[in-house]
Amino acid sequence: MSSGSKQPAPAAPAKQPAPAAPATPAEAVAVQEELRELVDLVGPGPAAPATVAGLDVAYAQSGDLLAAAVTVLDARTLAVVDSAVSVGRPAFEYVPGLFAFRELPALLAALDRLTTVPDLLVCDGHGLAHPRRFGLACHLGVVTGLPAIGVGKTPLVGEWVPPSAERGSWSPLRDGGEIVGRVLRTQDGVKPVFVSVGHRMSLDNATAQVLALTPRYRLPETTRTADRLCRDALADAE
DNA sequence: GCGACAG
DNA sequence: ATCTTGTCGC
Repeated sequence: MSSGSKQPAPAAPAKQPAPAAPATPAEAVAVQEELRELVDLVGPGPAAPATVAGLDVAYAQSGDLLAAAVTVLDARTLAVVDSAVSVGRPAFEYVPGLFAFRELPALLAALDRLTTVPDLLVCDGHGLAHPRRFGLACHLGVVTGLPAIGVGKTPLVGEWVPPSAERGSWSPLRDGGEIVGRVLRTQDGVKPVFVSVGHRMSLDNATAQVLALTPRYRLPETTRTADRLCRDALADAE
C-alpha cells in the first residue's frame, strides 16, 4: 500500500523479526533475555475473542520426527473453523526452560498455513511461569504479535496451595516474590492446570478464557483438538 | 553436593 | 513428549 491511502494503517500487531536459531543452551538463554523485554504484560487482551487457536506438538517414538498442529475454534461454539499442521524435526534438545526452541519452528510453520488469523493463542506450556519469565507462550506471542496465554499440565516454577475442589477456583502461583500465574481447577475434583500470561493478556482475562474453553474436560478444547490433529498428522507421516 | 525440571 | 495393563467410575 502507498502512503497516500485513504485509511490509516491498520493497527496490526507488531510481529518480531525472528532471531537466529540458537545452537547452544547459552545462546538460547540469550535469545530469551533479549525477547523478554518485548512481552506486553498490560493486555488486557480480547474480552470476547471471535476465534481462539490451540497449538500442540506430537513426537515420534524415535524422537527425531515431530508434528505440530494449530486448530482455530469459534470461541462461542468451540467448533473447529480452521487448522494446519507441519511435520519436521525437533529444532533443539529438550532442556527445561528452553523447551520453546524445540517446537517453535514447526509451530510457526503451522501458523503460517492457517487461512485465518486467530484472536488468541492458547499454548501447551507456560508463559510467564518460567525461570526467566519467558516460556513458550511468551515466545509465540512476541514472535507472532498475537495475544497468547500458557496452559501447563504440570508446574515448572513456583509455589502454590491447591485451590478448592470446585471448577473455577484458583490460587496464585508465586515465584521469586511475584505472582507468575494461577493454579486453576477447570472441572470439579480434577487436577488443576497452570495458567499464565504469554503476551498482550491480563491474568484475569487468561483465567476467564481458559474457563470458557473447558466446559467439559480438564484441558481446553483448543489443546484437545490440536493434540488430536498433531497425533493424526504424525501417524500419517510415519 | 542433592533434588527439581513445561513438553 | 512417549513407553505401558488394568482398573475405577459415569
